[in-house]
Amino acid sequence: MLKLTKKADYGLMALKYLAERPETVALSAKDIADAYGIPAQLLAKILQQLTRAGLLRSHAGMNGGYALSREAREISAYEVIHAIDGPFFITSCTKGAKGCELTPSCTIKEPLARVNDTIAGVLKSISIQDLAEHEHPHGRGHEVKALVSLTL
Amino acid sequence: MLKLTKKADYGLMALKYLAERPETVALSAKDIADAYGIPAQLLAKILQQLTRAGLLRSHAGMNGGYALSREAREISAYEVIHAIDGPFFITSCTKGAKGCELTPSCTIKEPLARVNDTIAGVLKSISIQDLAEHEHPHGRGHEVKALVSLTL
DNA sequence: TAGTATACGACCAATTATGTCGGCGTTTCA
DNA sequence: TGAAACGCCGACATAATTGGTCGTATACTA
Ligand code: FES
Ligand code: FES
Repeated sequence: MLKLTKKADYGLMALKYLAERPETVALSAKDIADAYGIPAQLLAKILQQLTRAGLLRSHAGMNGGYALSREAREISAYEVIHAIDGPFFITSCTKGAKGCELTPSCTIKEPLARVNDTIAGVLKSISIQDLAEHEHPHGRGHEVKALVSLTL
Repeated sequence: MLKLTKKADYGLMALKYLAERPETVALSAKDIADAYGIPAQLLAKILQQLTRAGLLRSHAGMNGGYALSREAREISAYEVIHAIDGPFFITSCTKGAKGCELTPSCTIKEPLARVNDTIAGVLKSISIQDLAEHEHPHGRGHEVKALVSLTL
């Protein structure tokens, strides 16, 4: 519940890995998978999704692989999660399109939609760069602040 | 992903329903389930969990049922979700206790733990009362503001 | 003591998440 | 020019989680 899927986790890990190595031209799915000990084929599929979403650039052939398509600073955690797991709604019903069967009775989704937006906002304010930077063990380095206001 | 379970949803709906009827002494699981068209037995189990967690008071026998054990204002959405789905961690690994197998390789969970706390904070700042109040269709009524700061 | 309710655990069913396989297209380089 | 290293894609198979049901025991009321 309210938990990132492993896929999203893997995706974030991979992007972070790439962000930490800006000098390299490209890294293969296998390289990254090995670095973290996660299933290579699964990661490959995830990276493909991220490529389709435009977050990565891919290159086939020998010495091919994946590279960030933009600055790490310009890629938000939200985009990654969205690309992998699709749009997320904290409520069970999507509320979009046709809504769920309970729509008339369930009066709770409206306020929760605000919560949903708030969380999305938090995720949007975090970039891959933020994740990568946090490497320096005792650094007080860039202290990124995200301020979110929730108005019910 | 990143979605409330139906159980949590049902739980919130039920508490909201109770909060909207402060005058009633108690409502049975069936009453509430019927009001929303959700499985009565399932809701019963949920209400039992909430009772164990101390959010509700229960009373068996005729005219028995459940009632809020505190002011709606004093019950947060976080407590409800926590009582039903257990502690939540946005990261796949719990990080507590023994952590997951990936611990040494996965360097992403630490920053995400902050995000986790932020979201928990948002949820904690929302009370059942807030959900119930939001009923008045065009009211600009109580505008509850929750300010959350995220520092990576 | 009949009737209405909660309490709780075992169990099954549905859904979703995770991971695998096989075949195909591309690029590099010897 | 062809083998190796790679990405691309869809169809599985499996595992884990959720959602929901049943049966029975217990508690309270009238
Ligand atoms: S869960 Fe669909 S309307 Fe509330
Ligand atoms: S998922 Fe467990 S350490 Fe990252």
